Amino acid sequence: MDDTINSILRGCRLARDLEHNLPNLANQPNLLAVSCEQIIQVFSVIRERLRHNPLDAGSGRYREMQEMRRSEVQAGSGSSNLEEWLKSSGYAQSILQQTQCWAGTSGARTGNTEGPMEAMGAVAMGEGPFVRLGGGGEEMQAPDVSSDRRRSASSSSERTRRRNSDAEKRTIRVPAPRMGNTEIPPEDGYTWRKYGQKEILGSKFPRGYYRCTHQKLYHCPAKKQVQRLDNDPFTFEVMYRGDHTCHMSSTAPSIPPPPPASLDMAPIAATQPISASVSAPLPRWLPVDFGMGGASGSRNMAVGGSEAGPSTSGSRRGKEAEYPLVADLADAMFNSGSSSTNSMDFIFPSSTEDKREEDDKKD
DNA sequence: CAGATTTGACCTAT
DNA sequence: ATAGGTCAAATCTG
Repeated sequence: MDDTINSILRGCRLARDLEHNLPNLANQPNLLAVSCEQIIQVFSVIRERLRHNPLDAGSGRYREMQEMRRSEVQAGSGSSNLEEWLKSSGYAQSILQQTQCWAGTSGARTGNTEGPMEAMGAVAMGEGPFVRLGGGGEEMQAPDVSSDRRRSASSSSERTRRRNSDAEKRTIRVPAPRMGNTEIPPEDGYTWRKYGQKEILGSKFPRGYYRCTHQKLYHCPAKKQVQRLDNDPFTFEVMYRGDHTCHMSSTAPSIPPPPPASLDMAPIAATQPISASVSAPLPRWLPVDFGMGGASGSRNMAVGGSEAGPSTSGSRRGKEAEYPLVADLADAMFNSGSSSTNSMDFIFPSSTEDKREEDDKKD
């Protein structure tokens, strides 16, 4: 059993090494991929081993670790290496975001999500409305010819535009890249479609309104608002509303895992230019290839250039991207309760699944 | 051509 | 009355 513990420690070491080398590896996707793969392999082996041979709490090494942990807690740092890595690296933020969303529809995915947002580094905000700071210069534009058409279109309809103020809101702050295209709103692992943008009174920056790309297909109610902070243009305030039902719902058609992968990597994002759009699954610095599916790695992730706030233009994709989720990756690493017989299958969905996804979309 | 973004108008909560 | 949220036609892009 000590063998297994050693393996776990080795995996943790690998993860820690990866963390330390991240700044250097950020521009070397291949090396990153190799490192990730190593870590995945180590933990996969461990998981298999644990399935057939659960940890014996009485074993020497296990007890040793418990002792270690206890002393850590006493010393004020109650986190394991891996936890620490997750927390410090910013993975946790996005993972948590995701699990938070998932929690609403199903707890099956990650099992337990521990700790509140704050504990993971994200700044959870209150649910109340934002403070209004007095008026700001708004620019009014002369109405154009199209206004007539619009008026007639909406006056006849009896659509209900109810502001779901009672819907659950989760607000977090995410650092924006300080270099490169800083217009890009934070990547959070989901695919969003922008449906509006508005100048907000007292705010220098417009607020972007996004809804889940799958809203129509799966009636996914998830929405988010992205706005730069007035006093810190390098920070986005992202308010999420509604839970994603587009991936776990048992009523939904056979669908792929949650689109895209959330590699928020806040600390990195703050220093590395990322070119991923809102809906891009992964930042460019990590075009995970892993030697699978080859061609997908070359998907174009052009940066959208828009003067008006956090736009996502340039994110046009014919279909959703199929990069593996890092959250999923973490999930696969830690969630030994997965029903999948092969964790790697989960991390790297087979091409047949991709195909099914396409088929589903055709319907 | 399909799907995403833009943007002025409309609707609703406050 | 007004600010904020949403709609939807026009436009853009691959």
